[in-house]
Amino acid sequence: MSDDLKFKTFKKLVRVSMEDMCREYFLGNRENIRIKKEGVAVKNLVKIFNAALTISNAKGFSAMSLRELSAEAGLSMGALYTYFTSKDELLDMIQRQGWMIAMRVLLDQITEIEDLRLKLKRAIHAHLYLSEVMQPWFYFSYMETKNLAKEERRNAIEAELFTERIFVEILTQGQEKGVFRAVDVELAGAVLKAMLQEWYLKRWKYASRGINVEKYADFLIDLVESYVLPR
Amino acid sequence: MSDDLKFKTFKKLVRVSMEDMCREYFLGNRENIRIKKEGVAVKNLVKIFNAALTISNAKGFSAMSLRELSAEAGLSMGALYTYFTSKDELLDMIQRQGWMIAMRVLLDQITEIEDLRLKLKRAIHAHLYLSEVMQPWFYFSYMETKNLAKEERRNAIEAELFTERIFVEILTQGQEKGVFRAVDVELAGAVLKAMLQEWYLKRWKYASRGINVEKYADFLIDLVESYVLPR
DNA sequence: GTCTATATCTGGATAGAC
DNA sequence: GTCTATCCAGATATAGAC
Repeated sequence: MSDDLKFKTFKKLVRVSMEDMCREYFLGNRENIRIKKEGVAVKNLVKIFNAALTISNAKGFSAMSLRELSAEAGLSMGALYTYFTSKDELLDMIQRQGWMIAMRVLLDQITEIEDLRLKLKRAIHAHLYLSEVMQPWFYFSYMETKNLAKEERRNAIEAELFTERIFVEILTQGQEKGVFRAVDVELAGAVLKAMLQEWYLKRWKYASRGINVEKYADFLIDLVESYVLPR
Repeated sequence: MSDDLKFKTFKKLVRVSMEDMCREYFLGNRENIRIKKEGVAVKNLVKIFNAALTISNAKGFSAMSLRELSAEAGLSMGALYTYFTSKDELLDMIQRQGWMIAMRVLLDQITEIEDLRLKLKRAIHAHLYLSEVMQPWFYFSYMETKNLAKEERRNAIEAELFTERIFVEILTQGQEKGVFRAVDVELAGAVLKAMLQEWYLKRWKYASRGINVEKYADFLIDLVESYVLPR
């Protein structure tokens, strides 16, 4: 179908490279970072985030020592601590920055679409493509939620429910307009979310089977539509 | 449908209480445990496993200190070390014991069923009910895989693929007999697995919405059948 | 801004009394 | 079989030189 969002198009459309994300983080958190030169700060933030995501996603954040992080990032312990004041703060930084950008892109992709069948498809595509581009961030967010402090943890749970609600609302509106048939939208939204998460949680599985993100998207849309479209 | 396996029936059928599991562990690992009296050993293993699962599932295994574990279990550090020789061994113990029992029960529930539509339903029911009864074990296994040593890690990945294959085989055989229509069985098995895992990974969500395991099972079976049954 | 060196503490593990 | 006391490796965090 020509209306479908292609992965290539999506990648050109959104700018979510590690450098973009770190620059945005720096500009939004200048007051908390002791380093004042943008060029230096962004360059090092890229190293730090990359290293932290790599190590954490391999063995877990709390099993990652700051010595390890410092070695992987190519910065001394002292230098690390000019970018954050504690290991826990680093955890929050990664979570918050990832979440912020993901939400902005996702909402941006689906607003102003009127046709609800199209909107559902677009939301699925956008979610999958985004989690493909930002896989380490999504994986990290999912796995390290339990290590957050109480306050931040509540935010993370809110985040999970927020994206789920996007899908539930599309389904509900579609039902009202007769585009979709009557199904339990809460459950449908919940398991759809689970299948979207599957993509970034088990990437190794699909990589080894040669299934790329577009193929997964096609399958998912086929499955969901075969359930929600009127018979 | 009268053929459907009910949760109540299932619970009576299988014996997977914490005590059962600990006794089985003790009997199978006598040589590695310094405590020789069955009664004492089982009583303490129950305390240890319960405490370890509770703390780990709240904050992660590597964030759990053995002092914390000793406090929660009501045993001294010294006593703990008569049941395992290192923290990593404790991790393996929990993983292996959980996996062993789960596999036995799951396979037991589906062998000797000929009708493939029924077999698919039974496998979904059995998986969900089992993960309901053994929720802490399933959650732990999922979340702590990355903390395992290389060898044990390979086993865990094998485990994930093994259960997935059960579903893929049912779907394949069903296709050959014309019970199911032609769909991508690998992908279908993979996302079905994801939706089964959803149940024990996000229990808090469904608990707060008043959705019990039978309702979730009904929904899932409806969704899957509407996709795989011939139109 | 970045590094090295170090203070301070916590965690896993064990020895030996009971 | 269980506990207390302790060892020591390795962790976070910081001070101060450059």
